[in-house]
Order: sequence, then structure tokens, then C-alpha cells
Amino acid sequence: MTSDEQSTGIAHIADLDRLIHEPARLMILAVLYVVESADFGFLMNQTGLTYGNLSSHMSKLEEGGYIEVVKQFKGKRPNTMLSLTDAGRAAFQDYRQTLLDLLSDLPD
Amino acid sequence: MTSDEQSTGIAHIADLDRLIHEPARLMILAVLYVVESADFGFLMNQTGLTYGNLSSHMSKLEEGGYIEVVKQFKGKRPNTMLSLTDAGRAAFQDYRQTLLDLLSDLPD
DNA sequence: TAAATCGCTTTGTATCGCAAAGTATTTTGT
DNA sequence: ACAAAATACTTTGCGATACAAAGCGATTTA
Repeated sequence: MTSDEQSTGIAHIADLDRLIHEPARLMILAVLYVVESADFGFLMNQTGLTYGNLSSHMSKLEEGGYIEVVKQFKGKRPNTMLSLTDAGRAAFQDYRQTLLDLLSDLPD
Repeated sequence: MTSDEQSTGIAHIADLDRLIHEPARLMILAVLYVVESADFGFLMNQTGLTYGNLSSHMSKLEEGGYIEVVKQFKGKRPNTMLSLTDAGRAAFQDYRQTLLDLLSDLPD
């Protein structure tokens, strides 16, 4: 164990995945984590995000390889479906465990 | 219950206290939450932050009224002590509960 | 007494999130 | 048939933020 990496202690919180840590994206991933697949409008309802914000966060999660985005037509209108990738699921689980470890083991 | 505030659902994650949410400050507050009082050097060790980063985050937490900073001389050298205010403790507890509610109630 | 160390603060830059504006198509009046 | 409104997003612009690096004043060591 070197000086800057320790299994116990809280310094590893600094390494929290920033792509997940942003509240808007945390919400998106939390929804996708349980429903497996959701369309753009459903996610807007669940998260309270605007079109613009959901769109840009969606792009970042896609670029990071955490979600897959499938665009199709539902009738005559465009429809965007999102789902977690395996990498996204793994990263979310890791993020979740790190935070739970910190927050659970506190007094009061 | 109006359309943009719901007691169940995850949209309230968007309101997470940003002053606490930043990993560097989350670490600082987590330490102060359990030790009540800590000096600058101890916090550097615990968090792995540099002087500059710890200094600026300390200032923001102080401006937000979450910590109290007391500067004194220990022998001939300056020494900076940090401690949580009541407001800081309350805000941290609220932040913690919000995140635990989200992260605890997930399957897998 | 010069150099290094301590204990920080301030500055500069690069990134990021959000709101607002823009795009393309479809549906709904009239 | 034509205009206006709605749907379903994407792109742009800007203000705020975080981090690294440079700076600073004092003290200790060689």
C-alpha cells in the first residue's frame, strides 16, 4: 500500500466517477438501472430535466459508453430509447458501492 | 403535490446540495462529521488534497456557513483548525439521507 | 546567511452544466 | 389549403467551478 492509495480511509472518494456523479446523470442511470430501457419522454418525466439538459447528458453518457441510444420511428414521429450497457451497469454498481461504504458507516 | 415536486420518485436528486456534493468537500465534511475538529494538515492527509485545493474548498464551505475556521499559532507556526457548524451538520445529514434513500433501495 | 521547508492563499485556465435558441417534422385548427 | 401550435429533440453561449501551478511570508536547518 503506497502513500496515495489506501483501502480504508476516505481519500478514494476523490476518484468517484464524475460521469456518474453529476446529479442529472445519476438520476438517468438510476432509472435505467431498474427499468432496463426507457424512452426520452419517460426520462424527462422521471427526472424533471428539460429537453436540452437530458439531451446533452444523454450524449455524454453515450460517449462514455455507459448507455446505448437507439433512435427509431414510432408511427410517424421520432422516438429515442435509452438503455444501460454492461459497462454502464458495472460503473454504476461501483459508484453506488463506494458512496454507500462512505455514507453507511457514519454515526448519528 | 404539484407536477415538479414529488415525495417519491427521483427528481429531487436534482436538488442535491452542490456545496456538499463535490467529492473534495464531501471528504472534508465526512471527516469533520466524525472528529468534530481537525487541522489543515490532518485533513490533507485524510483526503489526499493538495494545499491549494483544500484551501479553496475550505473557503467555500466557510462562506456557505458549513464549517468554522479558526486560525491560531501553535508555538511559532500558524495553524488552521476546522470544525462543522450546526448548519453544516444538518446539511450533511440531509444530503446523506437523500443519497442513501436513492442508493439503498435499488435491486442487485 | 543562504537554502530549504512549512503553511497556506491567489491566480489562471480549462471544463462543465444549464438555459435559451434553433431545427425538422407532424398535427391541429379554420 | 394554409398558418399556428405542438412534438421531439440538438446546438450554442455563457456564467460558474475545480484543479494545478505559482506566489508569499515566516521559520528552521546547513
